[in-house]
Amino acid sequence: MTGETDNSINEKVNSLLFESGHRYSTVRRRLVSVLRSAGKPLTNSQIVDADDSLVQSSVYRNLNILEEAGAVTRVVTNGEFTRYELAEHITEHHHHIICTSCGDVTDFSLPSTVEKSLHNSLQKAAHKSSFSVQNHRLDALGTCSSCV
Amino acid sequence: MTGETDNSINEKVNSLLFESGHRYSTVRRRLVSVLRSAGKPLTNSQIVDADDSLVQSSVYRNLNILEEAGAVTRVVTNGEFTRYELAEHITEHHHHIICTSCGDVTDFSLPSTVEKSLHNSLQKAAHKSSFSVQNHRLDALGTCSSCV
DNA sequence: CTTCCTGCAAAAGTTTTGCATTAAC
DNA sequence: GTTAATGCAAAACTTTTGCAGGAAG
Repeated sequence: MTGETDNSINEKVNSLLFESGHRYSTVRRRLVSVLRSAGKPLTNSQIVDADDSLVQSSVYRNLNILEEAGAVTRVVTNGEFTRYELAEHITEHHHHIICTSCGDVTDFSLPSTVEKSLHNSLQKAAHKSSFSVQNHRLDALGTCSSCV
Repeated sequence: MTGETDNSINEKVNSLLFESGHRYSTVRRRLVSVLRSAGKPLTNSQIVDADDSLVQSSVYRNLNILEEAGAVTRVVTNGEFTRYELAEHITEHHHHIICTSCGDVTDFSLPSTVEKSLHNSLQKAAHKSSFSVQNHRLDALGTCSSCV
């Protein structure tokens, strides 16, 4: 899915947690492993379903810690549930196709030329509103093949 | 804010509600009026604050009905609360700058050239994943001038 | 051992719903 | 008059938190 190996991901997450004063515990390793192999943003209950040893409240708690450490990113869709994925500096910059029917999410990337003109336009637009833009979020909304 | 008059907005909302078997009641008119004059997406409590005659549960209920009718759109940010705004075909296509600190949202637009190349790239990317894309959502994430 | 982490259960916060009353047509 | 909409209170659901026991270094 990405060029990153499990080892290099674990090393990065370990550093990030250490820098923020946390341990890379067994539960956190399992969490990262589930997100890594899913390759798309998951809800809390999808994570628990994917690994029965995980407990709902611990997943919520550790996703928050991993987010603060910069290892995972909160992804909001149109649905009721918040989803999480590995942070982009651990994987790579990408966008989401969101199914407005079932809420499922798939990753995709844009040509770098489009990314660049987008970035430039955003800087200009933000400047007008005296916002400082850190990054952007682009989602395609539609219907997935199972929901047609 | 847009070229639309209050009258033309009300006519459109009235049609949309009528087509979906609902009435354009007083509460719904007030709701539309609050969203119209805000010119940016509002949370349920921001709406209630803006018009004391409105009641929390009725606002939730009517926002859902207006959304089903296609008159308003649900806007998800990084914050806890769902926000709503008038649908784009009632106002105009635009994007959001979201303050990751306070959650506030401001509208902005992109040059149509950028919009077009974006649209084309999305179609291509979606095609690969056998998704049918209806529209897109582009948000700039950053810090607003009050939160610096 | 000392500190952090986990799991369970209970709480908090947002959104939805049931029902009797009121408004719209 | 008949049907739909409203307000209140209670419920449902997602997410957070307190605390006692367990794991990690």
